[in-house]
Amino acid sequence: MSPSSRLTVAIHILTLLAHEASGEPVTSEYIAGSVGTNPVVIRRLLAMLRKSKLVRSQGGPGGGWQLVVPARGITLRDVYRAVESEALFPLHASTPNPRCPVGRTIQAALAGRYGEARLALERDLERTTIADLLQEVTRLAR
Amino acid sequence: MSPSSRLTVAIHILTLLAHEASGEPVTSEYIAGSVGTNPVVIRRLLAMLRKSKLVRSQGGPGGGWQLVVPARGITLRDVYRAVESEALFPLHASTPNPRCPVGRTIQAALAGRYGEARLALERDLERTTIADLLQEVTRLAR
DNA sequence: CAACTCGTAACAGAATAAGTTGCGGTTAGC
DNA sequence: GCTAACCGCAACTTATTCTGTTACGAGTTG
Repeated sequence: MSPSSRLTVAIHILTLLAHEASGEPVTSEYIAGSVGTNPVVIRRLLAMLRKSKLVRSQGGPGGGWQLVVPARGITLRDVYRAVESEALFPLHASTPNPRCPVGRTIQAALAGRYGEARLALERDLERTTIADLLQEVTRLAR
Repeated sequence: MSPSSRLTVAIHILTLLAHEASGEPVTSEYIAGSVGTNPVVIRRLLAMLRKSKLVRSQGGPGGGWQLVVPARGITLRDVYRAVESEALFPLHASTPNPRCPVGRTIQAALAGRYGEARLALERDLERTTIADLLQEVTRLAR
């Protein structure tokens, strides 16, 4: 799996928004300063999070980003679904041989197993909320 | 996660070896014919599976590959560990800002959660063996 | 010794991710 | 209305990874 760090950065963003939840919107440039990257990278991820109705944006001076859902109501599974659309385990790059009994059927057999594995992963991610992480982060930063 | 199809192909290989378990070694070229790829790709994966003591190879005419462990004793977790060494969810590409309370601690907070998520995934993969898949494949191919 | 098979390095091409620049659109406040 | 501060988004570059391919040496069988 050549996963990406999208999930990590998205969680970072949401935790930061929960941390700075003073009512004031937070700019993508400020978030980028905490993450250590370019504001456009942050805005790309925020756009995905907005599509899942987790955050909202506002333009103009004093604008920026805010949580729509309270941190206690956002699980890591929500974030995972918002930013990782691809399959957990991709099937073959090239089609297996349809004249081989194994090649002809292995993908169908694997699809079900992979689906269960993804569910198991998501069930675990569901156990943690952004509020949990914020609490852990403030404990560690003390 | 930019995962790869390594797990899928490795499972395919092992299922095929279990299917052709007539005592005769199976060549990487034959396996490649079932998977639909190049023999070198197959040998690369087989080398990883051998490192985990799941298969053995033999050179020369009549040579090829065989299972070392019976199909009932190989779980998808074993295969996963053999071929997917990287982290399930990578951390930040660039280091977060150490002067930010969130940036300074988020990676430590996430490491534990990611570890649990990986365990949950592996526990699920452990439920299925190559023998299970072979049975499913022969049922589908009927 | 001849055919066969693995072992592995080296390279090419494609896909993906991360980072960057640029610019248009919108908003707040003077 | 003008200006400054933001977002929105397309386009491009660069780095990395994955897949596929060629090539060739080493070992084995008969």
